[in-house]
Amino acid sequence: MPVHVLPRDGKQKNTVPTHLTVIPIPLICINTDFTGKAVKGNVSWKGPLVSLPEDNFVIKVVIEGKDDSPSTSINVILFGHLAKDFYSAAKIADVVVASGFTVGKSPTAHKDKLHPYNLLLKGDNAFIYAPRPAKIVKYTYTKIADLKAGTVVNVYGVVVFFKPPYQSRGTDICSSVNIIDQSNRKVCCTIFCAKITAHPQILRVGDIIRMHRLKAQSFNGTLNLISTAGFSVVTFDGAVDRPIEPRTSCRSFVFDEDDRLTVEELRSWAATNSVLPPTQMVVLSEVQPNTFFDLTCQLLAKATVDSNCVMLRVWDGTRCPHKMLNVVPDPNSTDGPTSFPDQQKDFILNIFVYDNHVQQAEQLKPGDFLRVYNIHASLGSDKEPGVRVDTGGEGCHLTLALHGGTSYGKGIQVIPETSPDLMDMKRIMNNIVDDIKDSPSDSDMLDVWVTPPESPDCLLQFCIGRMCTHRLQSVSLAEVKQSDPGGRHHVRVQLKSYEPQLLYQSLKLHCSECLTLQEVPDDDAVARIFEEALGDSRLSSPAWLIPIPISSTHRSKMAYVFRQVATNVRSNGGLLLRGCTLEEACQLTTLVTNVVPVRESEGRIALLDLTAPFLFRGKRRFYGCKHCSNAQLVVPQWQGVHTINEELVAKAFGIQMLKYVLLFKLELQDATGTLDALLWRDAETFFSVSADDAATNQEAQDNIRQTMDFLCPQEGSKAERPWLEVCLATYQPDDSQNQTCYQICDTTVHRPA
DNA sequence: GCTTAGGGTTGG
Repeated sequence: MPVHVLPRDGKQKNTVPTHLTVIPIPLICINTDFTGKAVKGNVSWKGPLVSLPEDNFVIKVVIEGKDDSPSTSINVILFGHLAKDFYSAAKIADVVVASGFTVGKSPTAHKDKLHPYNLLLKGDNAFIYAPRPAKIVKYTYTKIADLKAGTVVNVYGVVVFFKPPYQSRGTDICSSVNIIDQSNRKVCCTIFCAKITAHPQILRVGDIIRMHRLKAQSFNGTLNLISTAGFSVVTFDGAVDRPIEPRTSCRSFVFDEDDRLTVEELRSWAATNSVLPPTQMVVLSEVQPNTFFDLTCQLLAKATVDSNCVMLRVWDGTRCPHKMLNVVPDPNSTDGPTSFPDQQKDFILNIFVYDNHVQQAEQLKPGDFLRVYNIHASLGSDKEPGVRVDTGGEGCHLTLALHGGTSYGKGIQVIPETSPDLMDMKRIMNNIVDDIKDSPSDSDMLDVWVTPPESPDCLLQFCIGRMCTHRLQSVSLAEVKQSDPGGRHHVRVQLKSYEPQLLYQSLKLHCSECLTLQEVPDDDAVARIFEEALGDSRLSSPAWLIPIPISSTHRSKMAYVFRQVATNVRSNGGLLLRGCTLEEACQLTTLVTNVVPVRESEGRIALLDLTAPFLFRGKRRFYGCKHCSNAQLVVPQWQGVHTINEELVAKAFGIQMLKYVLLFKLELQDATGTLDALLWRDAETFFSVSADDAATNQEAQDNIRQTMDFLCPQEGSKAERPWLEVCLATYQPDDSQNQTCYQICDTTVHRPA
């Protein structure tokens, strides 16, 4: 094969075979023998592979030398299998070396302003040295029985014991995991990483784990494994029938067919060889006194008891048969509701969390799904520190405690809401909530008039909560109105009404430079701009498409007709589009990633008026600020760029890009009155929807609609208005000295999966 | 750059 491949990553990166002498591209001329000579440069443009009759191929590329003089870029035409191999082996920006070429007159020199001659690579003497594609890293895994002290290894195993991550006495977070594999040996692994996200995401004993770069060392006569620099980990559900979904925070990791097989083998080996210890997982209805157990549950509220103890109020949808302490937490130190509907009370248990676990417990939010490991269920003591206890006249109660320390894997983990492990529990919880809704008791009705009721919806189906970290007591809206601007308040409110009712009107464009908000231009306005740009050009010439090359200086002057260029353009990044309607442009966006609409102005190509999007990327449209842009169509300089995105385009053309934002005015109410608050800066957090998505994506729009319908049920709906815990910021806008404005911040609406 | 932990409870 005439395409010789050089390693991309090794020291030979720029090696030219010793028998060749590299000559500068400007020295290329005709009537000269270039035997033993080579040309070196990077690929700045690569045309499509053109298939010819009789299994022949041709490809045209541009190679750019290092100097800046205009004649350093030269067209290179490759024929036959050389063309085919080069097409798949080399990409833009690769450094290549060509030899054995002949020199011809470049027929396109007057148009493309490149080198007056071109290089023709054809026949057995022609060579082009291209780099080998990035080496695919293949990891090897050591069986546990084969571990040797002092070696750094990669391992696979089944988790038989683990400690969820906890703060060590040093600088890192520590987690422990013990694994076994088919070699039937167990090994203890200790992982130190500063970031919690780099730790294994183990959800239960039996999970499959893969770890890279662990060092085997001897301690007390036994080998163990400890994380080293570059440690990485992926975990998988251990159940045979579940899909193999890697749990990792690592953005790029290798997972191939062999890995899939390894996971499957470990799963079935563990399933058939009873290698796992009996589960400690128990539901609340099965809790026995004087035992230790693991619990999967949802956090409803939490209350600080003292500096060494936090009480978690949880449920798992089952009823605990034992008599519990009736704890009345102090509302001032409670996060989440302090009272619950009578029918739900039976399901709620309190877990006292001590010492080193307090810090972690404080990070938890009502609504979180948790796994609490090694809870101690004990009978007895009526005395809990710092909380008022109603013993109901009897002495023996069940107390649940997560004691200090990490022995037996004691700890708390938040379980991803989408985890399949939660499905059954969530279904049971939903049934309970539905039952409660269907049979409101008199006492609940009474409660409505005394204190705002805790809607079960609010706790389970839509858990609304503040995400801010500051701790403030809830205040009334009347108190907020009396306060000085510039502060933050937590309020407990209902949503009385909101604007705009038509959701698409809430979508605006914001300029981060001049800070103005603008309406999103409607299609009619944009279509008119396209029509104006069309002018008479349509009658005289076809719609021209001008590919935006990724890495070339002079290519944009080349024009192609649609069909010829569509595939080429897709691989090159984008195109400039002239002479078509908005509708046609939209059709084209399904074929080409980046479409920049342009017009002809005094014989030159220019950008459209900025009322129209300056860029179409699929369904997404990007607009520029008319005040802050200095828009000019120039030949973009994108050396070495592999993907063109909106930022690159905006920067190249001097456009100050506008960002989509959502803007609502919410009328909040509580017993003391109403207050208008803006939902804007943190609207994306509030809805868990990006404004970009809301601009293009029906699902995102539906999400917003559903959230609004829930918070503020439509006329005729039986649903009650839920109470919300909201964080409000008060401020004085720059342009008005006397007016105080309110904005909702750091508040989110959690919705069910 | 080095250390952290090194499973195995019974309590507030």
